[in-house]
Amino acid sequence: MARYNPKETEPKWRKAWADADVFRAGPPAPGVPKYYALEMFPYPSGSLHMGHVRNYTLGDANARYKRACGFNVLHPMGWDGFGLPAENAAMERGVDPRAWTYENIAKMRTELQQLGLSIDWSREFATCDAAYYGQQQAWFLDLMARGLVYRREGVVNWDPVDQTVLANEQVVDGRGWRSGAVVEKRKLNQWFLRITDYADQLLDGLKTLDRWPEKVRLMQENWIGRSKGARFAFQFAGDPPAGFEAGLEVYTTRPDTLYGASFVGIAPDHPLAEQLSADPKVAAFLAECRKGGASEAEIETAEKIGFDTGLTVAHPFDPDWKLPVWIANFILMDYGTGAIFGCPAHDQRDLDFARKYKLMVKPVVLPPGEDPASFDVADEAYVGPGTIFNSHFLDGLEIEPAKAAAVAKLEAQGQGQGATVYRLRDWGVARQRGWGCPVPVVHCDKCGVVPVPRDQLPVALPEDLDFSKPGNALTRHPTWKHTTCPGCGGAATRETDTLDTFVDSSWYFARFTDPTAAEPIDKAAADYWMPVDQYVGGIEHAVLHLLYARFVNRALSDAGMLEAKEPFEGLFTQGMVTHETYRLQNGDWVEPKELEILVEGQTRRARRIQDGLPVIIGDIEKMSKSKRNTVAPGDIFDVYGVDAARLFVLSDSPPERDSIWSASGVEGAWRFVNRVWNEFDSQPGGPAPAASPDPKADELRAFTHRTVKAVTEAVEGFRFNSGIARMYEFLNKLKEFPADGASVPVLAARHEALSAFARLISPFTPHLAEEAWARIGGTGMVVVAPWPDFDPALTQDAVRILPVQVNGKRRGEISVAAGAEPADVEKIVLDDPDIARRLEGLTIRKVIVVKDRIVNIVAG
RNA sequence: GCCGCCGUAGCUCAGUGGUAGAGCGCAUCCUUGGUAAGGCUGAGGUCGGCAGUUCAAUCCUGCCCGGCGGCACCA
Repeated sequence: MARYNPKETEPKWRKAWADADVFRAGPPAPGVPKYYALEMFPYPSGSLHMGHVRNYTLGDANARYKRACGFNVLHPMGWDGFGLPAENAAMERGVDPRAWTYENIAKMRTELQQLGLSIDWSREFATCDAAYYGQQQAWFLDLMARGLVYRREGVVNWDPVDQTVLANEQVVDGRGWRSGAVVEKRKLNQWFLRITDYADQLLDGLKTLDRWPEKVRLMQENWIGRSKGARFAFQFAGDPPAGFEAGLEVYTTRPDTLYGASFVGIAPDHPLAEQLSADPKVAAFLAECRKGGASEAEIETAEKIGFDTGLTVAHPFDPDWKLPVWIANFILMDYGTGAIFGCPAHDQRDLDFARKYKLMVKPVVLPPGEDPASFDVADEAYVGPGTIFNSHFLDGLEIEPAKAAAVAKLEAQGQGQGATVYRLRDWGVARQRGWGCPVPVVHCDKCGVVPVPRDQLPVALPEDLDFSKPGNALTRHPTWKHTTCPGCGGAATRETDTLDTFVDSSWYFARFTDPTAAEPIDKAAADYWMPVDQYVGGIEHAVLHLLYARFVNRALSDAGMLEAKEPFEGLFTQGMVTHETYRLQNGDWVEPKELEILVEGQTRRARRIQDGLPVIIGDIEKMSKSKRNTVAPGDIFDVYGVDAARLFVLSDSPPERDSIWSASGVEGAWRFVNRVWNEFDSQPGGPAPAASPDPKADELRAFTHRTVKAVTEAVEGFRFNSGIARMYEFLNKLKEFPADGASVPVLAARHEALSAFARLISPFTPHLAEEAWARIGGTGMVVVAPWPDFDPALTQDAVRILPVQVNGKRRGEISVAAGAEPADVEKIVLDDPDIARRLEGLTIRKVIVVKDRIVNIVAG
């Protein structure tokens, strides 16, 4: 018996697949359903990590399964080629970002191909290919013509380390998502995509995404943050400040609490506050507000401070009632109107503020069961349900009707109207970087901002950019930006900002449907393949990439480029790959491959191989270079083969959860690979023996069909670990029916079992599956073999063993024919001597028989 | 604070209103021309806690405890 040798078989089968071109997506064919399987394409960092292995193996298992089920599968791969790491490498090592990126792509392509993925490589592209980003520029200009692109000065998030602007979605806890630097606020001329125009669609569209994780939908819902309320203006008592003749406009979600108002507040960067800053005291207060730090994290934790401007406004429902106008640091300029009315009794922030500055606190919502004469608010605002009181015409109404009544009155008075406000902001897409897709416009003194005509696209990056210094290499290139105006023919300057790389990844899935189309998207191809049936990637993109892509897809769809509104019909977010961490006593991190684990009974110790120093075994954390707890996929492939690695990443945990990489785990997978091979290897060659009835063979057949059913259901539900657990059980069962000395019927049943088994393991361990399939004389390659069927009748045993309970406790068992009628079963049970003994001295009250499952006798 | 997920063998996880399972680890034994291995057998579980529904709850319901994640001056 020869041991299974993946080093020989794996390259052999990969070559066979490539030679037969089996993964090329087919043209539309009548009666053949399409299936678009996609994993989030990688950034070409230079080497594959275990996260990639998990991501692409998950997607591949699904794609291979769907192909076996008869779908015309599109499963492409490409590269998210632009981005800062290339510039950083350029700065640190003096290499060219383009060369660095394409070399990385070449290296990673080899590694991905080694993984045995069922990819249609003929469709590969990188977003940094001019052919790709030129098409991106084309649709960008289309969206500009449709009013979805604009430029304005605005306060932006500035990453001082990466020297670029970040979108709101890219600021995490006040820090840049890549650099980790504390983000500053800066005023800059910025390009925006009008994602807020699509806020309602993006929100409502979530309801149709029933194959997305609930969690991601919830996160997007929270991020978009739609709130309904009212926008209205307070009239100034006395002379209004210049520019505020129409009053001071505020936004509220609680117009029902207007009679509880005790002040009006504006943000420190509100235009009115800026106007008042001529007063040194106001200026000093505004300076105080900014002092707390520019980072969002600091703003959020700052203490509430305020300044009474001395201005007063009239209450909209009572002109004689004057409210003071305060500047307060907790009010955000970029939400609503940057001004609010404060109702301390029913808003915690307003209450904190009112207590500090001794402002009135008047409850206007009475909780159920409370006495209006005695109800008061201490340090906790009341935000629950109740009845409005102390509120004149609103008295006695519940909250929702009161909101409607208050809005109606504001509208009748011409002071305001109901309004919907979003937390979502427009998407700032310009980056001050040289290694990105240029914004395809020129600036002309005479004509202003002029789009580059379509026939002059792509606006390509120059070959000779200087990346030796920080900042934007495009602005300091000697000649690139100088051009002529397409409008007047005069001298003009190119825009040197480039697009956020999230723009690049917001439509690549549509480009894959025809990567060489003369237009950004070939509509016929996109309408055949889109939407993506199953998208697989990390949860970290829940509100970044996945929201941008939904927006861009909708915008392109509205521009007539494709029909599908939502790009990803099914989404699966896989967990991270984690590993134990190891440190020396001096705190230095140690890599897993540098140490050996010593097992003594139930305890584990570790020591460094090179010098025997004791190593402390630490927590299990996400694999990262900084903690040195990574395992290089290539090292694993070399020792155990690709299939064992694929099997382990799929078997260990439910795919959506974090999985723990461990040496013993992959060894277990490797042993499974060998045990599988041994079963195939021990089966006699030649044609399948003729099947004939035999109890032993029937038992195996039943188990085979049950396993096919269970694995099919597991794969359908993306519960690969569960499916693999069933295959482990199946293999254990198969060993009860050794080929050596087996009867002909059992050999036939074994052949059926192995034939099904080769196809069941094919999505997970595709190389082993081919070798096994060939060993038992399967037709063609298993990669194109149909998924095995199961016979429902065979998945059930003819004889059932039913546990017999007495008062809910198991007291014995009986054998009956499957499907035996309850009345008959009851008779058999009561005639059973063992059971009868258990019932001695008891009166039978009731006998419950659940068909084919259990018998329970209630007695006392 | 709000929302969500999770808690089953030493570890990582399946599972089901009705007999508690797998891999790894552990123990015993066998094999020693599959050998930096293979195999047999076994131990190990108040299914996080309490209560409720039920003939029967690890599973359903409620409350509590513990862990993880997301959001959070968004008016």
